[in-house]
Parts: sequence; C-alpha cells; structure tokens
Amino acid sequence: MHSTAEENYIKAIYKLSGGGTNAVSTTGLSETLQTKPASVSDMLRKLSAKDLVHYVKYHGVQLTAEGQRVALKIIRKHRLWEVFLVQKLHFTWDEVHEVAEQMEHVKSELLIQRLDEFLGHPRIDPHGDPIPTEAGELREEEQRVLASLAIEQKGVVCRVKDSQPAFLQYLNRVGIQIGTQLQVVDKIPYDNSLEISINKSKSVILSSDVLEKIFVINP
Amino acid sequence: MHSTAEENYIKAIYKLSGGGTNAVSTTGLSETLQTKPASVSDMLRKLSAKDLVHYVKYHGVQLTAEGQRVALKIIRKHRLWEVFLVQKLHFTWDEVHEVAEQMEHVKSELLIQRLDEFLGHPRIDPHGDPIPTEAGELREEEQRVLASLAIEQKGVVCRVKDSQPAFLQYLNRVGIQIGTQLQVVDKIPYDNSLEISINKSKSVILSSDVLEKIFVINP
DNA sequence: ATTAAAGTTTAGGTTTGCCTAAATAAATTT
DNA sequence: AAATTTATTTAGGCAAACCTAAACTTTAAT
Ligand SMILES: [Mn+2]
Ligand SMILES: [Mn+2]
Ligand SMILES: [Mn+2]
Ligand SMILES: [Mn+2]
Repeated sequence: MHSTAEENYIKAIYKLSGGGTNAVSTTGLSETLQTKPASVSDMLRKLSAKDLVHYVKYHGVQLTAEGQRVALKIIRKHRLWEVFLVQKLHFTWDEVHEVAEQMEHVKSELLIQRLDEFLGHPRIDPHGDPIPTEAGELREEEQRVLASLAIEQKGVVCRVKDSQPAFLQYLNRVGIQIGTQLQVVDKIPYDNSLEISINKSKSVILSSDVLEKIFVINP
Repeated sequence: MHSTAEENYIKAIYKLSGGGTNAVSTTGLSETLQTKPASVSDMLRKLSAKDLVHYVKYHGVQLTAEGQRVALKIIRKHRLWEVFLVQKLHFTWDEVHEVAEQMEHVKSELLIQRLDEFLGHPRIDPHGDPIPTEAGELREEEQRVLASLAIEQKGVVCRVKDSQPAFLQYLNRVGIQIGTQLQVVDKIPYDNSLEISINKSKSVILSSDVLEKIFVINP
C-alpha cells in the first residue's frame, strides 16, 4: 500500500490544511516533517502521481478525496493507539505521541477493528481530539463546559482548559482525566459549585472555578 | 538503533542457527527472508561491520553475543504482541504472525515493559514458544503431558499435539487454548480420564486420548 | 516597474536495501 | 586429480527518501 513516509506526509498535509480545505505550502510541510523543502517537492510529485494530492507547482498542495480518506484512516489508528497506551498501559498523555507515531503505520484492517472494539469504541483520544469512525467520518462532538450541565445530566471529559501542573495534579487526585464519565448529582446555588459523580461511583464537589475549565461531550 | 531489515535478518539468523550455536548459510537466509542470496551477502557484510555477527566469507554466519541479545529482544517483543493479539483482541493463533511481524519493530522500552505487565508476564506465546525475559534469558520450561498430572496439580497449557480442525474445535468448545490454567480435580480410574477445572472455574472430564495430546508447564 | 527577498523546484549526490548477471570458491562427481 | 555442479560473492544498477547547491518563480519593497 503506502509507505510510512507517504503516510506521514499525508497526515501532515491533512493537519496543516485544517481538515483538507486550505492549500499547504512546501516550507510548512518541511517544518512539521523536519525535512528540507527540496525533499518535500520530491514527495509531492510522487503523491500527485498517485492521485493522493492536487499539486500545482509553486502554489501549494491539497489532499484529493482519496488522500483525505487515507489521512483519516491513519489519524484513526494513531488516536486509537493513544487511547490504548493511556487506558490500558497507563502511559501519560505526554508520553504517547512518539509510540503512536510508529504504531499508526502497522497494516491490518482486522487489528484496528479489534482494537476499537477492545477499547469500547472511544470517540476521543487522550488529548481530547475526536477519533474518525471506521467509515472515515470525523464528527466534531458538541463540547459543553461542565458548569453548564443540569442536574442528572451526564458527560464525558474531552478537554481541560488549564495545563498547569497543580491543576492537572488536582484532577488526577479526584480521578478525572480525558475520557472519564461524569454526572451532575446536585447543584449548590450558594457558590455555584456542583456535586459530580465520577465514573458512576464516588462523587465530589467541584468549585465553579474548576467547572469552568472542564469540557464534556455527550456520553 | 537498528533498521527493520537488520532486525529481520538477526532474528532469521537466530532461528536458523537453533539459538545462536550453529553457523547459518547464505541460501538458508535468502529462503527464509524471501530475498536473493546476493542481497544476503550485502547485509551480512553490514551486520559484520556493526559487530552483530561473525561472518566468514563462504563459510556462513553466526550471531555475536550482542547479536544474540538483540535477537532475543525482538523475539520477546514478537511473542508478547502475539499474546496480546490472541488474549486481548481475540485473534486466532494462525492470524497473529503477520501483524506481530510488524509490531515487533516498534521502538520503545517503556511500551514493552508495560505490555508485559498488562499481559501478566506471560511465559509462553500462543504457539507455545517461550518468551525471553526482560533480562534476555530464554528458559525452556519443563513440559509434562496432561495425563501425567496428579490430583490437585496445576498447569498452564503450552502445546497441543494434534492440529486437526476437529480437535482444535473441541478444545475451543471446552475453553482450552495455549495459556489456559488447568487443575486436576479428580481421577477416574475406570478409563483413565480426568476431571479438569479450566481457568479456576467450570470443570470438564477429558478422555485419556485427549489428555495425551495436551502439554502443560508449571503455573 | 524594477529590484530585492523569500519560497520553491531542479540537478546532482548519498545511503539503504534490494535486484540480475558475471566471477569466484567450495563441494561433488567422475 | 580433474571436471562439473552448487554455493557464494562481487560488480553494476535501481527505487525510495533524504541531502546541498544552483536555478527559477512569486511576492514584497523600493
Ligand atoms: Mn507516523
Ligand atoms: Mn492525540
Ligand atoms: Mn519483522
Ligand atoms: Mn509465536
């Protein structure tokens, strides 16, 4: 099929173009891929011959429909492996990238199907990024701030808007990470804090400050 | 470190030499690696320069101590991934090879440590082959035929001596596969059959015929 | 509108890992 | 022991993916 190098180029084009829409520059690619612009030109000629990109010399490159399909497949694999590394092998979210970067190139349809099943069909990766479906669709989930949930409502943590170690340690202590299931148990009107149950079990009271920094998607 | 091609050569030399002892021929390698003898000669010169093999032109090749260390590391990775694929992703033992052949080349010490932990430090792979330890030791476990176990004794299935579909389907039905924990519950002297508990739960009665075809190692 | 600067491509080279064909060494026959 | 067959290596090439240096386009500045 496609080589590891080709796959990395396709993924980089996808990311730089913001989902395949805008045209991407040679230097842009050379920077994200840590290669020289001359090498990028070489590869673009090759990807163009394979009809994976629309390439107009001196005027940038864009993925074809087929190119986008391939890109989403690689991203799906990358993010599923990231979930595996964090949830099953207890990697931290900042340790997963290098390894997922390698695993995303393993070729086997069955493998990725079974991995997805094993992980319970996750919809977001440990960085809160959405995982493309098997059909190659990337649906951006509607994200709501935790503070906005009503009593009884559930959500899955998809993003935290503060990366200071103190805050991340706090989240760690109460057992909240990306992918955690939350449910609002009660509202405390006095200071707008909420009682939240974590992963269907123990509940904690979170201050309005904290509630504003956590985002969830529908479960 | 080492390229995928180099790693595949090292592993092939290890296997053909029967654990690193005998010298291996160029044509032997070319057959197992599906390349031409001329390509093998090329690579042997390279591996020799890297001190991974002792290579005497026209007289075969052997792994150095360092080469053996590398070989055992790759084999460890290969077999751990095979266990993962079978036990966690429900691959069958004949579906795992191609995928493990790719995964064995992923570079990350942490990954393989955590994988080993996640799998519960397995000692044999789904084909019954021993998994080298982290220290690079390959201890052949003592194998006993299931028929020879006394009451109360436990064992882990490591090999079955009949690969006819009917027999494998039978094992599948009663829940026995490589890696399954067994314990003798009772002996039935009348026909030398045994009552065996499978994975610490339900027990079945196995005929002496079947008992002679299953081999176990100490748990 | 020129000119200068920045971005991009082409030309020519390198390394890795493979190939075929030819040369050479080792093992077998006669 | 010489001749033949088989095994292996060397020579010369090719494709992939990178590189540097030089040439060429586009864009920005004068
Ligand atoms: Mn990658
Ligand atoms: Mn990610
Ligand atoms: Mn391999
Ligand atoms: Mn195996």
